Amino acid sequence: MVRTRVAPSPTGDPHVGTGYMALFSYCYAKAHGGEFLLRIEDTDVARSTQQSEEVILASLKWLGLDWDEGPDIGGPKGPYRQSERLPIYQAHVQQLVDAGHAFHCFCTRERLDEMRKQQIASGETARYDGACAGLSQSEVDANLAKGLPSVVRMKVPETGICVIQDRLRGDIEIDYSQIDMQVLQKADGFPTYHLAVVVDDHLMEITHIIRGEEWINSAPKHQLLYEYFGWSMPELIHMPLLRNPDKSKLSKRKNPTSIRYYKDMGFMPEAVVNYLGMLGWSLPSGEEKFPLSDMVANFDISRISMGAPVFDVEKLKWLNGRWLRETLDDDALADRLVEWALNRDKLLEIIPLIKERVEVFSDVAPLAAFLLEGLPEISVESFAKLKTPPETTLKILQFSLWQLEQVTAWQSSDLQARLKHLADIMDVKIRDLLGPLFIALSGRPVAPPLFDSMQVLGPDMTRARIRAAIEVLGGVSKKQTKKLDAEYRGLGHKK
RNA sequence: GUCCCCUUCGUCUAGAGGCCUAGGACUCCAGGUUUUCAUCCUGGCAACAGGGGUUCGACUCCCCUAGGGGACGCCA
Repeated sequence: MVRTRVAPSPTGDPHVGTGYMALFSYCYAKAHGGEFLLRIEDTDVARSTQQSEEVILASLKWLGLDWDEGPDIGGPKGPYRQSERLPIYQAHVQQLVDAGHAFHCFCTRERLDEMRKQQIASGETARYDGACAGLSQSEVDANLAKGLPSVVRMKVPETGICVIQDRLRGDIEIDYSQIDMQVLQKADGFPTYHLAVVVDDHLMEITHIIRGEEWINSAPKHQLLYEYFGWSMPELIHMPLLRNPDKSKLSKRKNPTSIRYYKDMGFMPEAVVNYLGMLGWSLPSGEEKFPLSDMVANFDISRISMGAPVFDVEKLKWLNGRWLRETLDDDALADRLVEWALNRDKLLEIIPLIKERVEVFSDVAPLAAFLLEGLPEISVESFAKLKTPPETTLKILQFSLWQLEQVTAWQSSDLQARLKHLADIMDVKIRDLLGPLFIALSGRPVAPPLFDSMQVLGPDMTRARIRAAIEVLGGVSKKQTKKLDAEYRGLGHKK
């Protein structure tokens, strides 16, 4: 029985890259009559949120990638949320320590930072130097008794070559000297990804791991753990990474990466999933428009091309246009539009914002238009009337964006508090701070109250519009970003 | 810096040694249909990174170089 999984970390927006890996995992399983499961990798306590998990699940469902087992529906191999499996990991870590495959490490972060700096400076691969690997049992016991904070690291052979087999790339050889003595259990008792993924994939009987190319370098660690435990290794399939138009790894700075953004923009899920399938894979017939069911029916892993594809929104738009025109009759399109935004619930969100400004019904459309738009058409001139000088305008937009990226609840009142705080620490009037945002978000000189509008627009659309505005104003270079970032951090400390 | 992966039009891709005068799609340009726009139709621009091999024959196989990307966290 083929079993695949997608294992997102609930630490942010539902990323299209997650959808991409989920799609290929789904297709592989279904094409072999197997099962596809969803596991939540929330071992990073500080960054994982319930909110994020919910949005990720909803987004994958929106794409039509249904799982057979998962945290929401359960299954025979649960729980499917790693934070609920702690005793399992701790027992396995103990097993490795007892067998001498892992050891306690008491090194401080300062020492580790210093060590890595020196290694990189002298041209070596940065990795743990093994200081604590040689500690005697009595020393370890003494340290533990004293309550010194510690982690558990895996042992790695000092010499030799590790060969990992990738279904798409064949054998990949990595020298053991390149592999770090990875931390398996953090000081807080939680496992790291590397330990949890191996234990869970085995216990959940995953047969094929489909994941991004970024994981190739840590595959030897995983393979080693499988060997230590005496388990057989699932087949590895490393997919190419999605990229920005400038060829770097797809990132929200340069491209909308949240699945929710595409939903809010009014893309059809069929088109989005079709487009993801078209990146790196093709139907033998060459037909570019295909439903998920056709992809499953024709799925052949050897048809995956390994060059990392650029995520091209233009082509996605074209594809969506085809889906809309060719598969929706007028009746179905009407249903879709209602489902998307033209519904009573949405109207009830919008009406409070515009009611006082409306005299006749026909005033509604122009007033509310910006709440249903994609990216408003703005130019440098749009910002010309502001009191703030251009440089400050740009700074306000960038700082606001950073501030808004921290917001998880996305309520009007929270947004207001955030931006008020920003205005305070920047020492500018709130109305001057809001000016640039007003234009970025509405594209108009007048519009309903900003915070309420932001709430209606939602986090993805709000951030996308601010990013677009920053681009319109010439963008922020890497160098500028660094400078602004320093200034931004400085602000926080003054107050 | 060290290691790993990748490399066909600007972009997504077809191509499993002769079928390649390298095909399709997006974008762009030109023309047609359309009261406008869009759709639709027709046509056009545009690529095998470079150099060595192997072979009767390389886009396809091997090596080197270059370029791009990724990894090097008590993040995943």
